[in-house]
Amino acid sequence: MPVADRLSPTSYVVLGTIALRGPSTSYDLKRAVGRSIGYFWHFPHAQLYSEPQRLAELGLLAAETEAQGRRRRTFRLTDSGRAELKAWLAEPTPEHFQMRDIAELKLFFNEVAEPGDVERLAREQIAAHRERIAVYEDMQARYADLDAVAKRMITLRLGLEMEHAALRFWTALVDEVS
Amino acid sequence: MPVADRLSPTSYVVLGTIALRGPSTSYDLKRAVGRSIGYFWHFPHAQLYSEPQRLAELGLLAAETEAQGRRRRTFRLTDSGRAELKAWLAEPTPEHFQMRDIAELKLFFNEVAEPGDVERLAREQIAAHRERIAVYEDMQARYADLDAVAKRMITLRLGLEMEHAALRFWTALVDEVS
DNA sequence: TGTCATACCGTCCGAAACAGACCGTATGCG
DNA sequence: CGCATACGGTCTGTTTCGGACGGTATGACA
Repeated sequence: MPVADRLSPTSYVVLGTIALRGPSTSYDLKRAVGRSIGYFWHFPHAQLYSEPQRLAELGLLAAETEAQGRRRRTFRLTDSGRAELKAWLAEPTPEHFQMRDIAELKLFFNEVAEPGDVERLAREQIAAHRERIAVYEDMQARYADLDAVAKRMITLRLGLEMEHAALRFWTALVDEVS
Repeated sequence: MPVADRLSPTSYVVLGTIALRGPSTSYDLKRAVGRSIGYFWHFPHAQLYSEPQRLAELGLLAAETEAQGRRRRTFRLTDSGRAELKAWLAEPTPEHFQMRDIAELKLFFNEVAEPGDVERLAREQIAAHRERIAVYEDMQARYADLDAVAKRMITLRLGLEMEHAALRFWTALVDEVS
């Protein structure tokens, strides 16, 4: 079985992050992911401890145990790790967009569950809309912070785009209904 | 432990769908979900067989076994099931927007991994962009179908919105880079 | 100087979710 | 009749998920 078959998106997040930031401990990864990809894609941190191990066994990472103090391992990319990452980046992406948004789920059931009750529906929409705005403003606040640090983080920009799109959508829907 | 603590988003998908469509078998759910929420939120169908069971044990659904033919169970909402659903719909939504998009992950690592290599980056972007368009057109095609059947499915419209937003984003990025 | 609080760093575990192989049963059709 | 295809459902092994838990530095403050 080729190595690539044993790799998940999480694996590539680890490989990619180490490629970006150089040799890292699991804790480094945890923080790095939390400040970048974590904004739109949640990883339980436990995975960032187990996954590098797995990747090391597959020969894609090399572990160096630091002698001093706490036992912690620094992982760096091996050549085959880098090759694997490059191959993945080069190949076309068959998977397709997925998102999970609880607020939307609620809206969906609200909308169709009681189609006659327009009054109530409108109120629900508006509430959802308000929430969206809050989320979005919260995100913008975080942006201001981050902008100072890393100007062109496309990940975050896309996230913001998506929030905007969702916001516009809810707004239009509220107008339509009210 | 309150019942609500034992419920996941999947649970509410089941409850909500049954609320919408009336008493349903697991297979009904499978089809209904496939044609609505499934477009942007993937559920392995096996869950739509096990989850109603669990909900029945929690007293939120009632199961009726049909005597004739294949053994299949029809589930309907109990009063407490409906109450639970309503409570969930009414409460504010703390969770926050999440999405998983492999293409974006790739872009992210490409962008930052080799910041000097603009030429190559541009090519990668454009390829990603092309792919986006394909995905989006595919989605539009499906829409045309669906529109005839269910005109105002906000779920699908939002999905389309999101695809548009992503598309615009990649396009802008390509322009910026080239 | 002790002790307390608060990061920091990491492990572990039970419960879900996940992917998808697999398996019967109808139904149509050449 | 023989075959293909859709229908309806089960089962299993693996990952992921959340989050509780437990140590260890560090600094603040009495």
